[in-house]
Amino acid sequence: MLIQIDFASDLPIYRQLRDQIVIGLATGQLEAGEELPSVRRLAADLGINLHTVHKAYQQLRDEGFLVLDRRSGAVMAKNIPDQPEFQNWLSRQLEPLVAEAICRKMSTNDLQALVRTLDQSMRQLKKDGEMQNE
Amino acid sequence: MLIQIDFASDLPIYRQLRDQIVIGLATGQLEAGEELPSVRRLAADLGINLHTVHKAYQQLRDEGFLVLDRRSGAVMAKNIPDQPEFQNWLSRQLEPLVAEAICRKMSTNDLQALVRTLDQSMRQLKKDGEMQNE
DNA sequence: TATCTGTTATAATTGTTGTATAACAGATAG
DNA sequence: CTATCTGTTATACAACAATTATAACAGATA
Repeated sequence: MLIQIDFASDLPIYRQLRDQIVIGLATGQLEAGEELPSVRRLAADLGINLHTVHKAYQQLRDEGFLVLDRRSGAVMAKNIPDQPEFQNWLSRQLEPLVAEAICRKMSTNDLQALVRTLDQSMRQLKKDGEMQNE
Repeated sequence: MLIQIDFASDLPIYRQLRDQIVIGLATGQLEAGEELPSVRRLAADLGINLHTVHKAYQQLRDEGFLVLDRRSGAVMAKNIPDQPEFQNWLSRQLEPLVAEAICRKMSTNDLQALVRTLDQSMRQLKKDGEMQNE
């Protein structure tokens, strides 16, 4: 899976890494149980420090997406644990974005369509990937 | 309008301020053309530094939400300028959130419902506020 | 004149981010 | 056994962002 770091972004590197891995999982570019490169390997490939990769891996582990094992390395979780607060957390994240959309006179339909398009395109990519594995 | 700062949040103070003002505008707690407290006044009320308020006001001005005038102070913009890149920007903001929702097995319907609820409740609040002014 | 407005400058502090170097414990391949 | 790989921890340092503090300025206003 291709990972691209934007060193001019306002988002920290470890956050870009974390986000892209989550997106990779949602789109089927990464599968449950799949091995990730070691912190040193990925750091070398991306030209960054191993601690930066480690920080991203730690966050993904704390979020339940990644299992870290001293022997086998980093493996995408097979069962992502339920986080009962997730919908509330997501709601808080979305609130300022939806508010800004309203302020900028975006219609309810356009907003819904935008979310639907994102959601559907990711789910379709995942589906396609699973098709290929059969 | 009530503003609450969480000093333990991972979000910077000026960002919380900015977000709450945008939410206030979307929900009708703030109206176009309404005056905001001066940087010193608001800073004193919230127990923070005037520069922190100034930074939030500056960002809101850069985003087109606020008009700053040396004499009249800070006034919510009457006409928020179009930002042609807004939908693309919003899409990039939403991408990792939608991805995480998919990873956490949230259904398309639940995600749509969550966004719709946020959108509708804000629009309803704004409508109610406008009703009262007639 | 005194007081209010946003704005600018400067400095100090604190926390975050990223890098560098080094080491450790455990697993594994030769 | 040795060499090499894994995540993990520790320490130090540099760069930057966020926040505070103090002070001053220009312009408007009561």
